[in-house]
Amino acid sequence: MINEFIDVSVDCVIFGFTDDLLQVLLIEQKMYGTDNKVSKRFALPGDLVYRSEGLDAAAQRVLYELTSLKNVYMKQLGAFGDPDRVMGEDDQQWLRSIRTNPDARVITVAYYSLVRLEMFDPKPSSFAQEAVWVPVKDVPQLAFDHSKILNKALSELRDQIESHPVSFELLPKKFTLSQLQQLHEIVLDTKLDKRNFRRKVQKLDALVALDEKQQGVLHKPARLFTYNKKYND
Amino acid sequence: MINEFIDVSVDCVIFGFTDDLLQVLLIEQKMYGTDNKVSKRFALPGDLVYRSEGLDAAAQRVLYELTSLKNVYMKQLGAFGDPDRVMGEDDQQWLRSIRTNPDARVITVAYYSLVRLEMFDPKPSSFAQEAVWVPVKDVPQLAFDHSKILNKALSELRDQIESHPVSFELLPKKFTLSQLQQLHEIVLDTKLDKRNFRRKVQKLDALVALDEKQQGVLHKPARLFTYNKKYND
DNA sequence: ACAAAAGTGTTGGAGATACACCCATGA
DNA sequence: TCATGGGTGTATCTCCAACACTTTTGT
Repeated sequence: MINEFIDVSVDCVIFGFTDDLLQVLLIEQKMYGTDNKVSKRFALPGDLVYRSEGLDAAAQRVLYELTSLKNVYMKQLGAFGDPDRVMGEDDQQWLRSIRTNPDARVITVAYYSLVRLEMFDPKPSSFAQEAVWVPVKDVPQLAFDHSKILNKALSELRDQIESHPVSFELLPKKFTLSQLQQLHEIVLDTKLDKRNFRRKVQKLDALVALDEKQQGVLHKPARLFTYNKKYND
Repeated sequence: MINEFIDVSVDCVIFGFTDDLLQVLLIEQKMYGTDNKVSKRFALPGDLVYRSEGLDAAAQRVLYELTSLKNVYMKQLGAFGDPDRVMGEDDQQWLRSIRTNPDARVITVAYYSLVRLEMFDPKPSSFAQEAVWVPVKDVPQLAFDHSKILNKALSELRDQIESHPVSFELLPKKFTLSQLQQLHEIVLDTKLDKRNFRRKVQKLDALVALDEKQQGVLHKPARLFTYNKKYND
């Protein structure tokens, strides 16, 4: 059956960072071939958009179903709509196993975000899918055109964090400047000078120094900062 | 009839510049109300995406049908998908007059571009629509969410021209630095210092000085420049 | 010779970079 | 008292902004 319509999906590139590593949340797709072999591959989390659902809302839903996280700031990356972006043999096989219209043209709207890893464990979704964190440097070839989407997301993330140094749900409400610097170093994959970094971010209105210090650390406790939500564009 | 599917359209924000004015290509929609009154409003040129057509290709097609221009560099602006973005009363009335599924949810992928006006006259399309150039400063409220799209396109265009000063199909193959400066001034709606501007752009690899001068002008002829296509990202 | 736009340098300020030592705390 | 990260200032350089006159051509 040829479907006259075009399906619309969202795909989410969720970057997570720990103290020393930038990771991305991927779905492991297990396919059971006719020869009884199980093949695996990774894809970005995503789903079709419901008919009465906004695109941003759909992205939020996908993330929530996977991780129980709500209200994570996500930025739209753009639409990906090559007619044959889901027409690889593996792609078709996978879609036949989960979609009512596996041969539909599908365009996807991609979103990206950055979250602290310690905030949560991703929990397996209700599908035969497992959500796993994979270090960005170790990501293999992905399903569909998802490698392309991931690459674009990574470069947008870097642009974003350089031009708007305080964005995303990226730190605890209260954080130290060293933590913020570490985040930048992990995302940009570079080392930054401590004094220059501090001078730069402390000029930003988005950063607010608190009259409060770190506790329970085995060294001089650092001053805590927070940020004005209104500057998170 | 409730349509299960989501329609996908493209909308194009085509900026055109003359020597002293930035304009945008709009479609005049004429609606014949039940009371025999004709109401008019403007919208961005756009159309539904064909099932086997890429998004970029659809945008090119829309532009071509309207203006006979081909191979114009267009940049994707993003997807706009509020569930009710076409649900205004006027919007519905219009859609009923041209669509087979007027009540379908429709998301649109927006593109923008910048062209020289003297390259062409837009020709009226085959629909009951007229394409007109409207100075950006005089654009009225548009149909659907098109005002929002236009605003975003304008700010992206400005970002783009500032960070990548030589982009788009924006000048003759050969041009003078004064022409390039004029373009920047019109787009950014500002005056620029001649010496600073020239110093800045001449540092760019994208610009190539030719051993050739303007002809037929009634003053000192200016040196001509061209640009490396490969820097047009 | 005149009109009209082309072309060209210098200075001052702001922001980025490079770099090394003392401080406050908990164990 | 020691180990650990926290916190700070200065010199240099590069980049950007402001500013006015001479040159070349066509008429």
